[in-house]
Amino acid sequence: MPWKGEKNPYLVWLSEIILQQTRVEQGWPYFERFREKYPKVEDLADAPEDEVMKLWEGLGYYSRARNLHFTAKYIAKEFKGVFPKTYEEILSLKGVGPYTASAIASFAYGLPHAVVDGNVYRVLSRCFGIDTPIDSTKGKKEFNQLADELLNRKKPGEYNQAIIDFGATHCMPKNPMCGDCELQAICVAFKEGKQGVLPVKEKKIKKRTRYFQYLIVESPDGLLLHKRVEKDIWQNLYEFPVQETEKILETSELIEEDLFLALAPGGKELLQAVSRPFQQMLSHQKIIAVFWEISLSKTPDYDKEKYLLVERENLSKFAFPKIIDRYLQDKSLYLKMI
DNA sequence: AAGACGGGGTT
DNA sequence: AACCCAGTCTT
Repeated sequence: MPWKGEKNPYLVWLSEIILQQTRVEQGWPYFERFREKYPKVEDLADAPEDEVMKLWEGLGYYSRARNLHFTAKYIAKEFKGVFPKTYEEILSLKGVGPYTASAIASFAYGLPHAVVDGNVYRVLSRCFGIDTPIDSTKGKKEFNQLADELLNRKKPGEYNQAIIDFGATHCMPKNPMCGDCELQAICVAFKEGKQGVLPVKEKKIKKRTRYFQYLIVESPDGLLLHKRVEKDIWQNLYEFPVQETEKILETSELIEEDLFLALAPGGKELLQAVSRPFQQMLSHQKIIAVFWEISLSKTPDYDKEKYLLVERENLSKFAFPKIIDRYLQDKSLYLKMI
């Protein structure tokens, strides 16, 4: 990894936040861009939030970016830019949980705290043949205690790095490399052929489907955007004016919707084109979005609290959810005249 | 204790 | 389509 052996707590923190629930290959370029743009925690603290969100655009789990920015400001102000040095203080930072606190404490300061992430759960459950569900309170306790017992207290950072690397490159979820494994002789899962069932997870998530009707309201002055501030997905990202519906709509149904009535009082003749349905899977939701293009000769009377008027060439300055980014990327290919 | 929160790669 | 990823926060 590019940051292996990194001792700068700010950079360790930054990389660990980026890598939460994120593969190294996906997070790496983001880490490089953040490190380049914000070399020190004060640089991040001084940045406008929209800029941070834009840099995070496409990485997902956007609360990480909001908490990252919040914590940078907190460290800059309350700690004069000096990263806290005790496990308890690190753990108290917003966006930093047990895993990240242990990672920072051990990598940056050599403190004896064992990391327990997805890799560690996998390695330990297989090696010791533990079938306690890793997403249960009992399982978390059990694995944390075991990890703590196993930790090399002389070199906690190296130990933590090693077990994570081993899980990521050798003891993988599917088709682990058991034939070429140092732990074959002691691995319970190998002995009993349980690699495929360990680790055990008990909860499975169910997805709900949501339908978003996006209105691309364009006038000579620009087009309307909305910042998602409500407690929902994509908080603090931007989007077009949206109406959520129970299903995919026909044109005749769209023009009856409140949002359309409010922003396109001229009626359906203003409708220029409609996109194909775009689809995106989130961790708990399936999103289906349709984009309706509305062309106005004059900007409508819109709610200034809710929407902002943006010129077309400034669109790229805003951070959008992936599904909107995809629409913007190939919109010319999919728009259909009405 | 359970649910919510993104996006992408692998199988 | 299901699973998983260098997890955390809210309810």
